[in-house]
Amino acid sequence: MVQKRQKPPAAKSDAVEPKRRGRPRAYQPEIALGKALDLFRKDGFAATSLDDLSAATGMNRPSLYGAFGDKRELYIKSYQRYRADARAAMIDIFGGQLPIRQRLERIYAAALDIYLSGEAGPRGCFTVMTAASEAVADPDIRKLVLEGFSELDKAFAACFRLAKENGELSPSADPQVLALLASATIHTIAIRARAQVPRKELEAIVKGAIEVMAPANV
Amino acid sequence: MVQKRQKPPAAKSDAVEPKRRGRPRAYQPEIALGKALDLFRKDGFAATSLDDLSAATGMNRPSLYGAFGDKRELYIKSYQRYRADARAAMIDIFGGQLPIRQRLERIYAAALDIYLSGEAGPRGCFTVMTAASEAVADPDIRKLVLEGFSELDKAFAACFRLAKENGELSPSADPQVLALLASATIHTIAIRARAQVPRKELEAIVKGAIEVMAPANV
DNA sequence: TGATTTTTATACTGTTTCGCATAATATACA
DNA sequence: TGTATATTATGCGAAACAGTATAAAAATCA
Repeated sequence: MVQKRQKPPAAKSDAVEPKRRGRPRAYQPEIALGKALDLFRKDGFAATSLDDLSAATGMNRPSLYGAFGDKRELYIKSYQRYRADARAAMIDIFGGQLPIRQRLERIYAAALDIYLSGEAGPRGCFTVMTAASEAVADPDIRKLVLEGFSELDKAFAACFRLAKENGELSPSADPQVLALLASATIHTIAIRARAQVPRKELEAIVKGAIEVMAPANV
Repeated sequence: MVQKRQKPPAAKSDAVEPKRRGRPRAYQPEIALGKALDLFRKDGFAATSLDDLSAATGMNRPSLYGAFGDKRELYIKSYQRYRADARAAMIDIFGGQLPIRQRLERIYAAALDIYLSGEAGPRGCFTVMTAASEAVADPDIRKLVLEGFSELDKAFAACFRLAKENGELSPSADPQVLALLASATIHTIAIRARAQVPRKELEAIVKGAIEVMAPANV
């Protein structure tokens, strides 16, 4: 069988642009999605209009629809992007081999970086914000949020299990229970951050929580 | 000086209707405010329209404005009503003399009752929801929310201080730190409740947290 | 009974909202 | 060079929105 046209072997490299057919896009989807995420994090779903999103992304509305679907789909994609970003920022710390106390310190420091960033006030944790708002009435979004909670709970549990095996925790310590307390600490600093509690205070909360979860004197 | 008209001595009793002058109100302010609070707790500020509020309260829009001011003022009054209700539900337990573990159990049970109520899905903690949304951009609302956090932190701290004095806690226990962990536990169950985590799971979180904060064996 | 007062009921205004229809534009392909 | 394709740009349209103006209704007071 004769090949009419040779399809150039798709290079695995990300940088390769596959030469699309019509008028080229005036936007970069990843960047635009990041801008949409910023807006949703700042104002929430209901208070963010498509005009706001259009202005922030530099895409006009038809382009937004073409690229991401309607407002709800864009919200969901923004949330998934947030999760991917947060995971990327955390995975090295969770997967590393630091002593439990240092590891917790690093985790909470990274979390505070995420929650306190934002030019127009601290943006908090998008999972928590979404749980409080859209997750109530929207089953698909709720499922994602529950996944988010579970992912964090499990990551903390793995940390505490490992620490217990290493003799860093009391033999009576329950990794599962400690993991839920660690998540609770995440949630409380996320919420307080959103209400503009200063970083110093949040760090004090973290410090106290670590002292209870993983006391210094074995 | 001659009194033109004698003003009847205002009876102290609440039940006394002071015989108002014009057309009588067709609504009861306290009941209407409760309905507004229900709506705001369900959908949040931005997603609740004045039409919704008008339908829920049975008041038409001009009456709503006359009684409570604009939407923002109504939200603030609803939030203050929520705080008053929550305080009323908790004050006896916080002020009582139960052993610390039983006291914590009662507090969290009462909190779960508040967070899980609601016909159209669990309504969560209005302080947490408001912190996540309106508190960011509105200084007045933010102040109220910070008050709410502080009030709970202090109430927990008083509990743990008393328990320590009674020898119910380890001498090394820090009531302040434990109070913040107790608040964190409140926050995590409030958020998870909103995402429809079942009561059993939330109760398990509470149980584990109590075990860490106030261990059974002194 | 008639005037005053207070609330309710209706409807209006101007703005904002979401989603889409249509036309212009810029590229690849033949 | 002309055609097909994919995107952008403009703007329409119906609905929802917050807030208010105006008139009707229901009470007290004289």
